Amino acid sequence: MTTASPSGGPRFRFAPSPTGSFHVGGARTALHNWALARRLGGTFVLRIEDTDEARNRPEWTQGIIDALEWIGISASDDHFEGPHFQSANAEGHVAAAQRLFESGAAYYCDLSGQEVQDRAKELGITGYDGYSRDRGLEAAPGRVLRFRVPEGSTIVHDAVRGDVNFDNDTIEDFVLLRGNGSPMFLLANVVDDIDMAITDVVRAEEHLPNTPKQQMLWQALGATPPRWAHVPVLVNEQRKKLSKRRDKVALESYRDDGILPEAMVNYLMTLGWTPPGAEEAGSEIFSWAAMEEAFDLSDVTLSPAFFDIKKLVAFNKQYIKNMGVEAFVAAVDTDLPAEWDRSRFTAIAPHIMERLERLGDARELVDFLFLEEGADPELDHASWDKATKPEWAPALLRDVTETYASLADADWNHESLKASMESVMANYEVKLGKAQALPRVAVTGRSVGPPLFEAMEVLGQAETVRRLRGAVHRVEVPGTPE
RNA sequence: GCCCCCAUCGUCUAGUGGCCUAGGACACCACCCUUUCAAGGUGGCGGCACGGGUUCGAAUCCCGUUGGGGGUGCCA
Repeated sequence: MTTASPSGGPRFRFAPSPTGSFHVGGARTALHNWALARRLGGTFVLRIEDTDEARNRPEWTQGIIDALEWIGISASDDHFEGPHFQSANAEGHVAAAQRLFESGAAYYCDLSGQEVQDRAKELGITGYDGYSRDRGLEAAPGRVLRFRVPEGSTIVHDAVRGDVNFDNDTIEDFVLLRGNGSPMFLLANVVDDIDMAITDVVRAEEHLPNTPKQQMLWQALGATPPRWAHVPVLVNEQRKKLSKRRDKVALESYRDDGILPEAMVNYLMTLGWTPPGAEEAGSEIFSWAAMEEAFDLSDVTLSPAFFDIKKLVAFNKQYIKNMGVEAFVAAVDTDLPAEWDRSRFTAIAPHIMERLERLGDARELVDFLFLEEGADPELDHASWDKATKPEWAPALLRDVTETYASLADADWNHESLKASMESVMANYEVKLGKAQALPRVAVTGRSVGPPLFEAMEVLGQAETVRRLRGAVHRVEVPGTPE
């Protein structure tokens, strides 16, 4: 197994257990580890914690790698190492346990879970009381190996929270090997970290209570414990830890919703951390390069942060607006029907980019431009009723229609379309905002959408005029089916 | 129950004893701009959980209370 970074830099690790989806909280700690590994010239080790065989599937691993790739943690980057699999080191885990037993740091116990509970109840305590500590039991089926927690106290030096002191009296002699001989997570985790020469463990705060146990294990195994860092958990609106059951936590689901990875990364990184000097910037939008350079564990906030989708979407909107037409068209491509004319879409793209919260919203905003020959857009009746209401509206519509119909080919562009509209509306003494309302509904079917003249330019004269004439007919002949 | 962590606008945060009349961002509201909707501009609303100390001076330090969170498995 690998033991050091080629560069000799610090070794971080990200150790997810493979389950169906990739948790946004996991994404955040992965990002923290990644930023640090790269900035410090170290290594990001990916280790799949696949010990719990019952709930694992091989394809989950690929899911993790894909998700990491999506947020910019590339397996082909020099700072990336792995994936390693915890299951591959099962022998090492057991061997370590054996060493612990031989050195007296661990001992066997034949009490069942139920018996431990009964004893605790009888003694009026909680947990395991150390019943078998000095009974000198040997290994045997059904017996668990427990760690002999030493006297005293354990201080965890944490890079985000400072020193945390645990009184060893409050830590029971925890299980290392199950009755069937298989290693527990805590043991496997530590053994792997030691074997992989991990120097820095950066993970979510929920692991903090486990840390003194792990630190004792490192020491009992003759290794120097890593630097620890526990970042606060992400919570939902009820301030509870984000849970798979109740909350939308799958990174993939945000990707499918049309959240840009850059927006997700920016949001996740600035959740509980602000780059120094950010206030002067007046914005919370930062490039990965800037965040990677500035990220430091000592600047991470101490309290749990609410994962606010509204703010995520706000970030996303910013990123879509600024992404560049070409990249935008490429990004939405898979959301668009295959038969849509891409060059036509590219023409309207600049006008919709600053109106989108999510990539997926693009389609319905411009669908009226991609109907079959001679088909009318679906009409929003409320908008139609409202737009036809003013007395001058039908007449203005008729005039605009005929003006547009008589426009020369060369003049079919948004400037002259606007100018023509303006000269017509002057006769009715209405402003452009109102004048464009009915033509808009006539052409797009709705009252909101991309800028009208630009849209009509893209739609083309023949189709635009056809739709306008249809609308003229509809207002003039009451009862015409819409 | 026990252990551990935490506590600034609705949310994410800046703030490490005087620059704080507490700053920014998101959200919300108003106005301006405007080709609808957006975007953009300007302004507004809104917070140091509470009580004691320490100090000339406390959002910042200490203690307590309250509140929230995490953990407490032969899960990971």
